[in-house]
Amino acid sequence: MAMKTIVTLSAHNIFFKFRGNFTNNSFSKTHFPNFHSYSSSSSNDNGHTQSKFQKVANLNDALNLFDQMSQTRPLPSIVKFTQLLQSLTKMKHFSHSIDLFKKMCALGVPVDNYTMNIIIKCCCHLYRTNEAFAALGFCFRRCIVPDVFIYSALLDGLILEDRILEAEIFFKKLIKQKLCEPNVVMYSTMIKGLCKVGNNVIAIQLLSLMDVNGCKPNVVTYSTIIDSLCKDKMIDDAFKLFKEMVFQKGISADVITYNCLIDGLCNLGRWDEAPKMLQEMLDVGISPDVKTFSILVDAFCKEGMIEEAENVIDIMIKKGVVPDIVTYNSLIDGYCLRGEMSKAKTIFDSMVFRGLVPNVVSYSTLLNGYCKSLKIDEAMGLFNEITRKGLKHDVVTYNTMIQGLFQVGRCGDARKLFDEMHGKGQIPDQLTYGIILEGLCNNRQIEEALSLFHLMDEAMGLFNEITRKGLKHDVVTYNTMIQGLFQVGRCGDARKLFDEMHGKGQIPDQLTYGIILEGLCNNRQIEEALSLFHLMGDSKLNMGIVVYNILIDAASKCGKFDIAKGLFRDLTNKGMHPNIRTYNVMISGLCREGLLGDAKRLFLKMEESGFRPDNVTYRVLLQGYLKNNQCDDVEMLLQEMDGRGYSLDATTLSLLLDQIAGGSLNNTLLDLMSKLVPKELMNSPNFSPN
DNA sequence: GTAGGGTTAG
Repeated sequence: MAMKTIVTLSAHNIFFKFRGNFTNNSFSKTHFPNFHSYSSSSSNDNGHTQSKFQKVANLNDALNLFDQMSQTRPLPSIVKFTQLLQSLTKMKHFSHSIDLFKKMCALGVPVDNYTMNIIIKCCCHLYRTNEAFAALGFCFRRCIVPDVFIYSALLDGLILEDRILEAEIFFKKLIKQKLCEPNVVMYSTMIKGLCKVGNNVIAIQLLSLMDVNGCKPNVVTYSTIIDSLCKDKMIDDAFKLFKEMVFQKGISADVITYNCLIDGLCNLGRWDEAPKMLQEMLDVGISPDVKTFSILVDAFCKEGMIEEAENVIDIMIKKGVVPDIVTYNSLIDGYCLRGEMSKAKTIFDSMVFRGLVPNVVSYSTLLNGYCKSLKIDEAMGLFNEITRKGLKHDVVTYNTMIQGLFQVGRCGDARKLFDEMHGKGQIPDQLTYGIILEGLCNNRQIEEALSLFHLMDEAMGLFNEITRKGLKHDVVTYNTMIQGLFQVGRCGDARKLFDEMHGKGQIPDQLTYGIILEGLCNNRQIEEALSLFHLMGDSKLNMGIVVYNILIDAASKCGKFDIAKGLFRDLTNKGMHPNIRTYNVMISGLCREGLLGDAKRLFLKMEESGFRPDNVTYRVLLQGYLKNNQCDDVEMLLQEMDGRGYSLDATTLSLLLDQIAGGSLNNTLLDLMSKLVPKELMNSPNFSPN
């Protein structure tokens, strides 16, 4: 029933064109005129075809070969044609593959299961799964009995289009009607689909069902679920399954399994365990690949631990694994995150010497770095370089550049780029609108922002009609707009929009709640924020550490440090754990109150609790000491910062210079300080230490 | 001559 529905859904598709007589259509007519020019050498051509086939390396070769083959008589075998389609498909020229298939049909080449499997795969990868199902009809009409390869490809197509429910129905139908015996690949594909929608429980149930049905799962089946569990931060369950696979089922893990687990550990910040897994791999004789190392490099970079990342790169090179673009892109991003733009640029430039050509991702990463550190001229230069290098701007590079322009107040230029996007065929996405709204709001162009916000409704209405995939206001755009209104002090309007969300079916999330609390706090309505907080009681919304961080910060900033302290105690009582931000906010509060001893104790305690103080922690504590004219620990803190590869910001640096000028600090510290100041800061026009 | 699992940018 379900399959029938799917097949009949696709009334307009390529396969209906082939009903009836295949040789008597326009394709064959356009092809045969060339026939005579080749026919005299057809016996040579066969040999030539054979040898040339090995060398099909690009689209043109393949198309030329097809022309030759189709003009050879007798026609080469279906195997030769299918191999050609296969090589095109491997090069991801899916639509060309389909084109050639049509021509083959027109020529009367007797296609078989192998051919159909490839064509179905092509349709699916073009997100045209309905046409793939039409191809199934084509099989039936031509008496090609679909096999487990074909059915698996179709199942994969549905999953690729996120049509998981249909995939499940299709899968069950295949079994119930005994249309084919599912094998380990088909089960694994179905499991992948279930995992894709976060249905790990059912995926695991299907895994045990396989055994019952006499189909042994393999490393792919297990790794699919292990990866999904890792992505859902259920790493302990992932390890449980991993152990079941290795020790109970005797299935060896491979490099992909380990990569999934290492990635999972990194995403949970369990740094100490990730390298242990790397060691374990080596111990059991599995060679880590570029991806293994890239995962580690990326994870370290995201945490600002560049030294560790560089270390990993050294190790991988020693092991004979060559870092690729992905590896270096992560490293570039790492330096960008630390604001060390000259280092980021050096890495970017060095890629060429390593035989790697920066791709659009490399550019957008560096571009983002320049934008975030407000070096807009460098950013603009890089943005223009992208097209000069023959690369194409995508939504990401536009979004990044637009955001950068807004950040330095160049709203007109941002707007111009936004208009340019359309002309260049880059359709703005949800994020583009978010960036523009935020940009307008931050630049106090609130009327513009509001009118754009309402305009989006119309624009998106149209968009929806055309694509059915379109845009609509989601929690993100609401959140952005609410935040914007708060930023210009329009708390009432923010509130109104918040109420409107519910009516439009957009459920406020923890972020919305955080924005509202923060908005109220910033607008000196901390009492309101606290009463909203108390009103929520033990609601899930109050169970986020972010909420506490906002309130603690706000309370201490407006002199209600006792409330801040109370909240800090309260969160542990509720079974929540402070994060690094909580510690930073508390330390900052203690310093503000002049309680430097307590600040220092908390600073030491956080490290004991497993929280490595970050750049912010050091800067906050230093500022506390300096503002209170207590300089005893300053040198030690600076030494530690140096050891950890941290850097000073403009505010802290000028406080330090003030103390040196006033004689409270020795000017021998200048050496150490200069090591801690990013070059960018030294050259920055915004920084003028008086 | 056919199919399945993992990494990267806003």
